[in-house]
Amino acid sequence: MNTRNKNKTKQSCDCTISRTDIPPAIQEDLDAVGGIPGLCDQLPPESSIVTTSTTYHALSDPLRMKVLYLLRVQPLCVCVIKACIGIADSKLSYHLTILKKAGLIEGEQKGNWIVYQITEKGLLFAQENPPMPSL
Amino acid sequence: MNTRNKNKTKQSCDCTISRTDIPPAIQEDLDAVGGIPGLCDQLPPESSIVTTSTTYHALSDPLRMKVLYLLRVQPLCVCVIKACIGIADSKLSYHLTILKKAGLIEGEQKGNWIVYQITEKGLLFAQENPPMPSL
DNA sequence: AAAACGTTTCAATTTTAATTGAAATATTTA
DNA sequence: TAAATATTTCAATTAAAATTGAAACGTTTT
Repeated sequence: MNTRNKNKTKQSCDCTISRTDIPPAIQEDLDAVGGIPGLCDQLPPESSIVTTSTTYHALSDPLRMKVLYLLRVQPLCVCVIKACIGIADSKLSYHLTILKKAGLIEGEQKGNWIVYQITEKGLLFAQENPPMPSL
Repeated sequence: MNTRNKNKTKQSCDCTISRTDIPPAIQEDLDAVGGIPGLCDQLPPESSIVTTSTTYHALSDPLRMKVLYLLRVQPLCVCVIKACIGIADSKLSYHLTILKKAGLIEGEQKGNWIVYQITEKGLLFAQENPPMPSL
């Protein structure tokens, strides 16, 4: 059994590269860190990487960022968000769902309306000079 | 001439909504902030929103996050990154370009290789518990 | 219970992003 | 200068995300 990899929580890589193929300065640093396998061991677990990039994806659309900035001001029903941004209902709903799934906003039914508010996580990304979050 | 909108740096919205159409609690907050136009004035300028979401887009792919995490450890030539991640040259190059354009990494030719390193901006996003950046 | 309202869902389409493999470029070595 | 190596660029394809308009859903009002 491969003892080096037992109980690993980080992902490792099985790839190798011949020692003469890379610049000496980089090779030195690489040796210090345990070569390519040691370097790969420094990657966060795949699941965490996926979570992180999913959050960033939700933030990667200007429209969605606008919604987040609006909800930073106060909770809002969909119709007000729509009035500010000026897009079709179904389009807005689509983007709200993406923000919601990423945990950046949450919605609550209040009578005839659904009122959305920003979450704590969302707030971290809705700063104009954002002071960044743990995802 | 419209005096309200002269010299504006934030974007504003010209949409209105009839006063009775939204939940009272929200209406109150909305009044306090200057109604829908006042709310819209709180949006950052469009250009800043686009810059922000472009950065997030660069971060929205697991592959690109991996590259960023690797470069957090030390500067690397493309071949080592490739050895860790295990994808085709041209694919890696495509993703490196996106990270570079977003200002998260930079590359320098060193002899036969191109050595990439993470930028200060990139470093802010490559924390496992990221302490967030101003974009 | 029917009509009206705010919002979401769905299927179809359009747009954008990612992947692929071959060819091109630039640097070094022979 | 030719061959070899590392990386990028390009055109074509595939895959994913966004948009659209119509229909459905749940709540409130009449």
